[in-house]
Amino acid sequence: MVSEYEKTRLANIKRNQELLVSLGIDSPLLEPKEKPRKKNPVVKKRKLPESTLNDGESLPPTKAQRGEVSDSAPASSVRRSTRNAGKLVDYKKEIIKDSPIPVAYSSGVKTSENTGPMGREDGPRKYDPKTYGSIPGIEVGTWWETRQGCSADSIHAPWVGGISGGKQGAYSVALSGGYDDDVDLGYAFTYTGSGGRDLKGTKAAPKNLRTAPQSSDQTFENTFNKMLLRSCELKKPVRVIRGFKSRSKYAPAEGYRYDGLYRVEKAWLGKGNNPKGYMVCKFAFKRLPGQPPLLVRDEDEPGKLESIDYEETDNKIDKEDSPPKEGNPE
DNA sequence: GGGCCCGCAGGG
DNA sequence: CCCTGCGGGCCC
Repeated sequence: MVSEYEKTRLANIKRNQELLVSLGIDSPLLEPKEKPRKKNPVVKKRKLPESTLNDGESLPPTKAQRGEVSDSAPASSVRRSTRNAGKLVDYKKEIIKDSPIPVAYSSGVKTSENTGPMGREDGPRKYDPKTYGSIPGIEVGTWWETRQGCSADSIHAPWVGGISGGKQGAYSVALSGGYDDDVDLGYAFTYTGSGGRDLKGTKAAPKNLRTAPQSSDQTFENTFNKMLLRSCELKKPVRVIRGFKSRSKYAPAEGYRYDGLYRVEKAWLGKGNNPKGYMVCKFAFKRLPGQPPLLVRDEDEPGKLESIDYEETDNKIDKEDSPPKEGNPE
């Protein structure tokens, strides 16, 4: 028998998908023009800048990721984290040299010479991440090994948090598959807000976590959810990165990739995918037109990337303005 | 692989 | 100075 959790998950996925369709986000106009089968895939070849990610030569062995730990092996040659769980290609050896993926110039590792507030490896950040829209010099499709790198290049500032923003809405979000009822169609996706997790524990049993399972309802009072709501109202562009933990075929197998600008088309409250059905804030995003095509993993050859070009739609979605409905799946 | 715990960036 | 958070390294 199917678990309750699974039932909710499937119901939510169905609902989220229907929502995207109802918003016109999954319209036929968003179907691939033509599958770029094998022949001459339209990918940008781009050579990695010399200075980048080469066996950590730019990373002083004295200062590794955490304090004084690990001078035994440079982080770039030994990989232990689950980040590589689904990895089918060695990015460093196979892909980077001849890659469709622009690899960021910052490896995002702080050094002793770089203790400044902006955190870039070779100096302060060039641009303020607290801006709406694109960051000069960072192309769509740029890839980093860690969130730290995204932060250093101003694409998505927080090292952990999924949402970054200010008074006029979110600057950026990270898709990392933290909520498995979210739907990712590439050019559109649903996203779940923040909050409702028990990060601190109780006085008796204190915790100090960065993420945790859902244990209460989310609300739009939450700072981050409020930001995304604001984005929806003001239609500001939001930078989107996809991470390896997302199970979507539009997500990179490893690391994090900047996939360009999206807009929040709708915000609503719905039942979450958690066992107890705690409410979560949901958001529907749509990619802005006029950007480079997304990369997608080939389902037959999962290690391989193709870029898919889509027809662009006008954003007809501005059929004013059905207020967010209470979510009630089922 | 799971659990733990931590630094860090940002907003208020 | 308080809080949060879709990381990530490390130890088991």
